[in-house]
Amino acid sequence: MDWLLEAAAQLFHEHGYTATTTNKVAERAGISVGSVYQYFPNKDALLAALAERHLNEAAAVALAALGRAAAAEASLRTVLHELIASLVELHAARPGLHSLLVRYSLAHPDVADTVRALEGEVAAALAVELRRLGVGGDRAERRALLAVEGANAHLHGTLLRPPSGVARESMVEEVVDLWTAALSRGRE
Amino acid sequence: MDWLLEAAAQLFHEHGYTATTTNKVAERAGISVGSVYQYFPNKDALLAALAERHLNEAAAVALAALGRAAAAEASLRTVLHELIASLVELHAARPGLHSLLVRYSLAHPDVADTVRALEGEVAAALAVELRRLGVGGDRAERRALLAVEGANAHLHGTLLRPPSGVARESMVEEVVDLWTAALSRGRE
DNA sequence: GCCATAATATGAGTAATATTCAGTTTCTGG
DNA sequence: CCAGAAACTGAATATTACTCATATTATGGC
Repeated sequence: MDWLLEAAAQLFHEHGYTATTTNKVAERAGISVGSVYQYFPNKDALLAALAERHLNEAAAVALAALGRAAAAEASLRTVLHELIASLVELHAARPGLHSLLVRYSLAHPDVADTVRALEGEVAAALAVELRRLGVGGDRAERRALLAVEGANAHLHGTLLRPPSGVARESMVEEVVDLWTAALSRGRE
Repeated sequence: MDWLLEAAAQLFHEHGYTATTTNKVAERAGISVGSVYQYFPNKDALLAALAERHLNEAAAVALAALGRAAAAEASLRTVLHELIASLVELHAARPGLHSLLVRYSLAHPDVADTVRALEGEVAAALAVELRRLGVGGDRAERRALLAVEGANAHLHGTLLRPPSGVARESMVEEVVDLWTAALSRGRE
């Protein structure tokens, strides 16, 4: 059903969610409306599936980045740079769509649960790195969770639409600096 | 038209946006559907107006908090605590509705512009405080903007729904600690 | 190959609901 | 008291998510 989700993604990206009719999705996918409803119970489910797909992809990218950094025994700054830069790269493709999906995540209870679960996973992996680097103390978990949540906002906000006159790359550096400082506390 | 927006807000909060019909809004407000459309061009505009109202309120609360902190020549930690605690208080009232509105903000271009403008205003006021405290160096503006963006995510995420077993008040402390550390860099 | 049965696809039709507008009531000030 | 403006009304219309009776295609046993 990936082709069907892809058709929906294109239209949501081009015209927004409400302006996209289920008939248009069917047409773009080259099937009939009836068939769309064979795969997904309703229009909302298309968005939910798309959101879940994106979230899983993002989590996988994040965990892979953390894995690489861990293997290289990288510094905190490098860990965070690897993490953030790889997510920026993933999102640069279709920023509007990704923002739509993230936004939707907050709305749909099921998807919200997925978000929490995946943010938790990534935060847990980040906490392991913090411990390895002797940072964060006994609250490494909470701090990692706040970092994942906050950096995610930066990702979908300032990093995808940098203030005019500022290069994205320089914003990435700024964000990495910020989180390095925020997490460096508690090096006892 | 505040009574009309209030009726819409109640129903959006109780049943969600799509499940709320324009006829129900009219009924709750004690007028006819036709009259609703005299005040707002379409259903979407109700949500947009509600979002703008909430955003303006939040920005006002934030600026007032910063004003108080400035008058008291408070420390960075106190400035941030004042700021975050006052926004948490504002949001604790109807968290579901506020999340709905924030979500919508990202979708509707006009509202998104308002978000950027207001975030910019609050960030500018925060940057003034950072300068007063000799913090942030020549990038005080950018750092303030990232702080506003990130703390906003914490506000609507972890702070409104703390991890199970963690009191909201203790999460507020954690978030304040985090941003204090993040912004303390560059005390040259 | 041929048939029976299952699986999948179709798209006009139905239901729900956002929006309109011709007619009505209420206000305003002269 | 009245003419005209302004605001209100809700049945009628338009849009669109969703259904389902019918048709097409796939499968496997002989």
